Amino acid sequence: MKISESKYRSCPYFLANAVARKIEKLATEAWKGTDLSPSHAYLLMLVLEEPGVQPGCIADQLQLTPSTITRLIEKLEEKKLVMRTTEGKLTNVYPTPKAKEMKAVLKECSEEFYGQYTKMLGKDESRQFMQSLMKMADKL
Amino acid sequence: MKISESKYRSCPYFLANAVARKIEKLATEAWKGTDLSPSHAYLLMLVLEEPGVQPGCIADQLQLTPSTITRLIEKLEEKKLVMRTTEGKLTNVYPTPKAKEMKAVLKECSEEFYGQYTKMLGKDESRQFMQSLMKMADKL
DNA sequence: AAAAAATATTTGTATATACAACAATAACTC
DNA sequence: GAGTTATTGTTGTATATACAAATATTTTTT
Repeated sequence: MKISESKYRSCPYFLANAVARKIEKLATEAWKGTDLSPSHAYLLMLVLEEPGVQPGCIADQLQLTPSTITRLIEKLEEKKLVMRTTEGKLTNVYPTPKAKEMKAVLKECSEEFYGQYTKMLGKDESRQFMQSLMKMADKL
Repeated sequence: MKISESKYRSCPYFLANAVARKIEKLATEAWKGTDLSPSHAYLLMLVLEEPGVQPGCIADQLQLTPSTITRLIEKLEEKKLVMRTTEGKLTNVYPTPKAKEMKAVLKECSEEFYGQYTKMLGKDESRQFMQSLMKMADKL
């Protein structure tokens, strides 16, 4: 059933969730080859771009709570993709050599994802949707 | 941090999730008085409007998977708000008297939610965002 | 300098959701 | 009509995420 045929079509609650889940699926597909979920992949990309970045900063940038970041980092540590060092109350997160080797693949996945997203929505609309989402994220 | 200041501002993955989570919060707040999560509340409203509706149909309308619907119904059954009857492979879900008494309150919460949503985004933009979300949900 | 407040991170616990496998029934085909 | 396929719903299990409380450290206040 297309969502537009549902009685709940005009409910922002289900719409927002449905859209998020569909994008999640698209992203999961794109990053499949890396054996990382999109969240883990983005966190890793962030750490690769800013080695030593702190969990709190990651939380801000990815719009997730600190506790979620801790959990994501734990999993990446298990996979030997990041390392934590703690001094005082601050923690720094660094990519391992293994992670650095993945840089190119991660970028490809990222492009695959954007490509799919743009393809499905159309060039103009995909940009417009992004704008809408950005405005919503800021205003809510 | 506003999401627009993040390096990942232009990533539909995080934007869509961030928007969904913010709307989730808004909705949770609106339905607080009922002791139901927004998903449970919507399911209950649907059952009140279409007594005897089948789980598969609920799944379609709320854009959730059948297994999730089963879990939501289980919880509503525990709270004595719905009842299931099974004949053959089909199941019907009915509201209990207790649920019927809640009808008015549920409607109030629903209006509270839309009100807040519209207030935060502005009248015109909130409608426009809905349109965007609907288009996205259908195209993705 | 001691006490209080603020900050950064982690841990314990709970929730919503999904997927895959299963079970039960109905429909179809030959 | 017996065997196969499709439909409907549930269960077992896994995941991402959040909140609240705990911990550890730094900063501020008095």
